[in-house]
Amino acid sequence: MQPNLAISTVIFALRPDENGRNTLMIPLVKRIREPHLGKWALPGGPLVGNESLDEAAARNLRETTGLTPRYLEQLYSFGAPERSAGAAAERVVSIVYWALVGTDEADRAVESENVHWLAADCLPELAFDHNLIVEYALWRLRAKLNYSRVAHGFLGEEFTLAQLREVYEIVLGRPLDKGNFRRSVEASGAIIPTGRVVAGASNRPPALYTYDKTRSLADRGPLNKPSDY
Amino acid sequence: MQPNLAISTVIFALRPDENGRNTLMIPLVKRIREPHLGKWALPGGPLVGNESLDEAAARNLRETTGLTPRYLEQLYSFGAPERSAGAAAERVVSIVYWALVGTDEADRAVESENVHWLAADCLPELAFDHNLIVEYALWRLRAKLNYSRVAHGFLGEEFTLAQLREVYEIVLGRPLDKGNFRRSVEASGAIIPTGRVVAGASNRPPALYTYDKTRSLADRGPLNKPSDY
DNA sequence: AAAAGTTAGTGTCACGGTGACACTAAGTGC
DNA sequence: GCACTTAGTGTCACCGTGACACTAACTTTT
Repeated sequence: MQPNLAISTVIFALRPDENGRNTLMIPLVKRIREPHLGKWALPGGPLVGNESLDEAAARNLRETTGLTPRYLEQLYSFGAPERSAGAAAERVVSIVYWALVGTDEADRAVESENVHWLAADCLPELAFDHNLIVEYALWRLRAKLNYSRVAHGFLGEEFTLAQLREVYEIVLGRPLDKGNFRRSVEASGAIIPTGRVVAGASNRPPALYTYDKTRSLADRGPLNKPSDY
Repeated sequence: MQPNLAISTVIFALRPDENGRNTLMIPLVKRIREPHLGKWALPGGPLVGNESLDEAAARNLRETTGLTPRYLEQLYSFGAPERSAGAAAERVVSIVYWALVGTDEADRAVESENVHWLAADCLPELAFDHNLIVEYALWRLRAKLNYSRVAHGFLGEEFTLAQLREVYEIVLGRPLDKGNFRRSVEASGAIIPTGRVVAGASNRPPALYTYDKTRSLADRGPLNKPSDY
């Protein structure tokens, strides 16, 4: 008997928490049936139709949360038979993706009784093995932040270096030196000054940058596709 | 309609080629049915039963090639609908693993008309999208060599630094400085001198080492398991 | 209008990892 | 004892990076 195939996605965005501080958050859906009824779970659904895994993940993400990701990458496939934790339960293999959405986009997400953003670093007990999955996605995100440009997935078209640095500080959970951060980002060639500045604040106006769209957000070797920008 | 689920594995080993030079090789099986009849393909099979994905990969590897891997890790899941390249063909989603086996173990592998070792860097056209899969596995292997200890998966219990360096040189495809290699490997603490040496050659006898078995071959974050040693 | 405050952006120094390369050590074979 | 071969050590220059002090530009306050 073949196991069932599902696709789920760990979606990250930076959003203000109840104190107004930007926090790394994940949208979760409340389970409305057994098993694990009432617990929070990753958005997902069965794999059907004739689309690629990437397309299926993007579609499912749109349908369950209304979001369009700025970055989307396959994370891992989970298939331990005890996942469903019911003796008679049928086995499910989940192909899990992870995604980044900008703060602006995250605000457009459907939020209801059954869809809610929760802080990534203090989640309750989730359904199935979804705590482990989120932990792994977090690990991967933090690792990738250091050797790729995925941080831009959190930001809009134009951003200041302070905003980019804030992304790194929140995700990594530690402060970064202003000067050193600027140096390394500029050296990597990941950003392009737009020539414009943010005026109005009571300090020197910061310059605005864009990321280089001709380069992929992450080097995935042979799996790199033009859609990965 | 749910797609079919299969597990395949890219298996790497260092083996002497026709000229006696150690080469990075992959065991492939010849397809005995359509589609892609007659082409070489990665060893694999359907996912059945009640085992975890890791267990299924290990079992399948054993059944198709007779090999027991020293390292085994999930690579990626492939599910493009055009993979099977037949209009009426049913869709297959493959969860692909990659594995390392020692040269000694590789010699014990079943080799027949339909199972053959081929050099990883000059493969013919394989079945399905297996060329892409092998390319990606190679990319991952090379990347992991630089920030983990997976190289030990190619070697036996005891090895000299020259043997370890040879693994790196063959996989990366470029010569490495003897002294610098020793320095970095020793600094990483990955190896432990056994106190023994290889005598008999007409030169200074090289010291033998083992790798530290208390540490995992690769840091996989939350996915690290005791079985990863 | 000058001073204070705030954040943007620059400059400098020390240290650790690494590539290049020359050297010494310890065996065998002639 | 000398040549040869591979093992293993030592040294130097360079570069990326953390720590930290500085200057720049703007608003607000006095």
